[in-house]
Amino acid sequence: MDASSLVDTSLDLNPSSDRPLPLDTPKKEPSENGNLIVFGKKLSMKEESGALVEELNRVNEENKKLTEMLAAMCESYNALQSQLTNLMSKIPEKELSPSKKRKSESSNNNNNDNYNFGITGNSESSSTDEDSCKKTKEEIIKAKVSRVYVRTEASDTSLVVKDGYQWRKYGQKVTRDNPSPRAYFKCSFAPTCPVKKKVQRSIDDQSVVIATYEGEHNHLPPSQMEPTSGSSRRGSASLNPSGPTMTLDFGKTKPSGSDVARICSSSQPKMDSPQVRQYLVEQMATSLTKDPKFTAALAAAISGRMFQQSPVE
DNA sequence: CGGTTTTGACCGGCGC
DNA sequence: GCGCCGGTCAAAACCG
Repeated sequence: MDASSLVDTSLDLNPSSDRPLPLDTPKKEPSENGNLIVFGKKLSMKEESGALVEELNRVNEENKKLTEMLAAMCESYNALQSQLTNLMSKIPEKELSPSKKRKSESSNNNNNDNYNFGITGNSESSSTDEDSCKKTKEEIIKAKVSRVYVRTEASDTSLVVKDGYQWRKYGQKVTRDNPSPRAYFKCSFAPTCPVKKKVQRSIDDQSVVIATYEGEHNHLPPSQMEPTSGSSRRGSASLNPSGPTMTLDFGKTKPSGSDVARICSSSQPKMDSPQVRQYLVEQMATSLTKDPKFTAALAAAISGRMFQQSPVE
């Protein structure tokens, strides 16, 4: 609920705290640094190549572990997804009537502590079955709503939430309950794609953008984040295998002081508390993800992996 | 020149 | 019925 969720949801790269993570081997770090430093000095070729081989082995090992992690992630993702579809099929389509627009919206943001990643899908199911029978079922199914909170630069006035899909803006409105304008987007990747998206700044935190997705894409994602040019706009990136969008927020490289305060004050202000450690890891991860080369390589690795492992189904 | 964004007009639902 | 409000349309402007 607190710092841990902030870290977990923002990026899966970091070693999660509850699993004994093979990757987390701090003892090896000094030796690595040592290698690098020694590397600068004059060394005999033998020593140098030995160090390199050792390094290579270590990296290989790490790679293997990362692969395992990824496999585990994929597995749990698949499990989760099947669970979700299971659940969805169980619930008769009385999820939420599309015409229930007035009120709600921003009034019940239920002050999430971490804005990084909040999906509020298929909110309350309150209407009676008779009501839902009136409406055409397809319409109701179409109205799958998921809400995504994305942190962006406060100065960034463009309501652009990069989620891998291609959107065409078709309108903008200033709504009553929020002075910042709301932008309306349609998925323009496929002409028949019914998905729409509304994007609006949060009323109580201008650095947070709320993106509301309606419907499901009836096409595949454009591509797995092509590695060309590394010019994916800063702000956010996402993995979107299918279905409702997940948005990861890499936007803030340096968490504002309040973030640190939140983390530190959550329970133990000690320097080596797990929260701080996680925070550090997060920082490292975010700085890594800032590097376009790294993200491109990671994307390539992940997509390759996913295609390798996908035959489950 | 084709696709996207902007922006005022328009439409339909809802409350009074 | 009327006015308010959110959502959408579409013409013009903009951009690569």
